[in-house]
Amino acid sequence: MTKKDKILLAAQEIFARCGYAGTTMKMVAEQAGVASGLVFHYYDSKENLFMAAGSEVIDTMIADLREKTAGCVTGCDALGEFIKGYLEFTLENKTTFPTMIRCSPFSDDNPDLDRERIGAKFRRLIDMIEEFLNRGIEDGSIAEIPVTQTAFLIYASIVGAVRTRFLTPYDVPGLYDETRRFILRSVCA
Amino acid sequence: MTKKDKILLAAQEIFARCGYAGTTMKMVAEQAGVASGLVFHYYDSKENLFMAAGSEVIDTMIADLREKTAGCVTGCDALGEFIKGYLEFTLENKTTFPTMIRCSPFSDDNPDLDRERIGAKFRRLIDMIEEFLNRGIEDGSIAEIPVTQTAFLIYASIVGAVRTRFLTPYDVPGLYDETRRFILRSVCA
Amino acid sequence: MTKKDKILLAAQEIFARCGYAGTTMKMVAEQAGVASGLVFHYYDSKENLFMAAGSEVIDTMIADLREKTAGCVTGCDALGEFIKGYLEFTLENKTTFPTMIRCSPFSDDNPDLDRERIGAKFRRLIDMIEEFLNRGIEDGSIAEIPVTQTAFLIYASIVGAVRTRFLTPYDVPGLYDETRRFILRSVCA
Amino acid sequence: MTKKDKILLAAQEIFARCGYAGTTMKMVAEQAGVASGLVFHYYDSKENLFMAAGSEVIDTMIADLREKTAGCVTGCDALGEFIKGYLEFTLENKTTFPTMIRCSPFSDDNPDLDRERIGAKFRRLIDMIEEFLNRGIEDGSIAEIPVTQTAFLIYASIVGAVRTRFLTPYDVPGLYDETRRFILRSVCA
DNA sequence: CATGAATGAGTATTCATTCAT
DNA sequence: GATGAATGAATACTCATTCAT
Repeated sequence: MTKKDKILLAAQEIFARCGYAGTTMKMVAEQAGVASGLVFHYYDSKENLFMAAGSEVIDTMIADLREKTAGCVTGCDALGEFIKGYLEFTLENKTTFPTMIRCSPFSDDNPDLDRERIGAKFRRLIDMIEEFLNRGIEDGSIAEIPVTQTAFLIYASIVGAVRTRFLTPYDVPGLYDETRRFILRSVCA
Repeated sequence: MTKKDKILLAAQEIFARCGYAGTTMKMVAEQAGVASGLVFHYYDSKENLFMAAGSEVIDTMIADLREKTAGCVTGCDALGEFIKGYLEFTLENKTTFPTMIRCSPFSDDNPDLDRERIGAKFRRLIDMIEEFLNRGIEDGSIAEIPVTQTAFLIYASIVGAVRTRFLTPYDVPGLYDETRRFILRSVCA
Repeated sequence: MTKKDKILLAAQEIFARCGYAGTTMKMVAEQAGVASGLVFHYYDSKENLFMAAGSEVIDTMIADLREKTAGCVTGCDALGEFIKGYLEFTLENKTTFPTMIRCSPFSDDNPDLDRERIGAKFRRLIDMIEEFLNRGIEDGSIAEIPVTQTAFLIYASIVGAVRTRFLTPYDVPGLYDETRRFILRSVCA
Repeated sequence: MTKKDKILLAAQEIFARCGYAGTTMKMVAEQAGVASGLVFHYYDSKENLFMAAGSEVIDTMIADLREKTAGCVTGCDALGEFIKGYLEFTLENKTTFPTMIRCSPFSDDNPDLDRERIGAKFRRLIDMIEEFLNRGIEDGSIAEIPVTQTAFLIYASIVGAVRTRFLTPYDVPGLYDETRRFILRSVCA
């Protein structure tokens, strides 16, 4: 693992734990075991490091979800796998995933951040959902519903569930399993 | 309007627009038209001011929702009114409502903030949903579903929809209307 | 003497001794005996403090020179008094005067500084020389020479002599006295 | 052109444009098209590079002026050629000459720099003027004036004119031509 | 109650310099 | 000779908080 990679990983963990404002470049450097100057050498600025850290997580997730939903036959199946895969991913990346929450367009962390760029990446996740909905309407596994709004609402539900789990003090056992059922009940034929 | 009230309103607007970290006490003082010392005189610290600003919004909302759902007969009706009322409230308080987003337990703004206190208040909103679900299961307007998890998921969906609307660069016309349908489809008998 | 004034005086002394880049805001604060934050409270930024420090010196000098040249009859007399007064002023303000050198448009200290604003103030000194030259040409005490260029050259000579004295390691006794003679010999009828 | 020479030339251009403090070793390396380490390999430190860059300019200038004044008969002629040659040199080396301004003993750029060494070189320029004055007094082309002080004042005038031209926002057409006349009028018999 | 002067710890960022390859 | 990764001290600037008036 190069020092550059160590810095990115450290950033993902610290941003995940402390948020954008709560993270200092010194914390990242220390966690990565490098001099603070090296962080700037590779990533120029705090904002840029944040974006790089978030982008890497989301790229990994998108690749993961493409793979997991590749073999599904019906649109409803694919949607179910998508939801399952998304939630699984958050659990498999407990320490770094919250960085993706924080740099997502749904975040309230830093209103000044440039969300256009990262917003485009997130849009690809919602496009996947739309695609599954369309396929499901054609193959009869999904009811006739407005596709775009529903895609956003499905993603909104997932986001809400993930936030409940990761950020909230509430302990709700079985929340993730129920999330899939909650959504599918609403859209499947 | 007393100076104390002016400060609270200013805080709600600035926190809403700039986030916790992005807000300075000087900004609040200027917006309220008072000296910065007075902000501390009344609210002791930034964190405390933030909590006071958020609490006031949520108290107002809870009172509003109690009233709006008071006359509903079935559990499903009450739930529908709750969702509608919640979303309406966000639109009627565009400039101050984001402060509630930011100080909610679902926020990723500042992980160090003490959300226990305000978390309890938010719990009352979820309890309302649980209450409607139970009532609906009894009166037959709601399907047999796990009440607690579903209450959290309904709230998660609402939170997700509100975030899409308030924080996201995406423009999704009809999202709010569809939110109610999306949820009711999933839980009503 | 208010703390604000103490900061300005400290700035004039430190900028004079250490130059723009060699001066730190901490040095100024310490010399003034105040907390570093107060320097920013009153003067916003290093560049702004530098301009304020320089402006105060030049304003004082201009007022001083107006007074000293007020009673002169011929243009040649006034010019001689101007040169004498200018050079005297540098000696009477040994510790602060170099700040004016450094923030003058003739300075090579900081190429990024906004010289337009301060350039306008220095122009008033050159305008005074032009005025004396014109008066002298009329009253016959000054030869027929191109006024603008000569005014700039007279000021250039003064600047060069002052730099020799204040910045250079060379020790040239009698340089200041000879400066007046050198210039007057060139322009007086 | 060796890489060592490329670095020196790059340094002369960047120091000329950005000043000592405003220049970074990275800027020099980039302009020269070499790795930053190589700059240190050849020139050890920033201060040393600055001195080397300045020395090279002044050596070139001195050689140039010796040649240009070689054939002059009277002291006054030689002085006139010196002034003309000096000013011409600044125009023929517009992009690199300001480095000489900045590392001259007349500079206000960085008071901490060791200007003793380079001060000695500049002294040779003033010695040339003295030599011409002495010759002129002997051959009757120059008036009886104190030689040392006048030599310094002539150089001061030239420095002042050059600064006006290179650093100042003022546009004074014909300034350089008038400079020679201004000086010669003062000293020639 | 109200002001705003004053404090000082904290932060992102820069940059000369070193050194292993 | 030549590279550029790596270091860490230094600096301008911010801001919550205190307190005399």
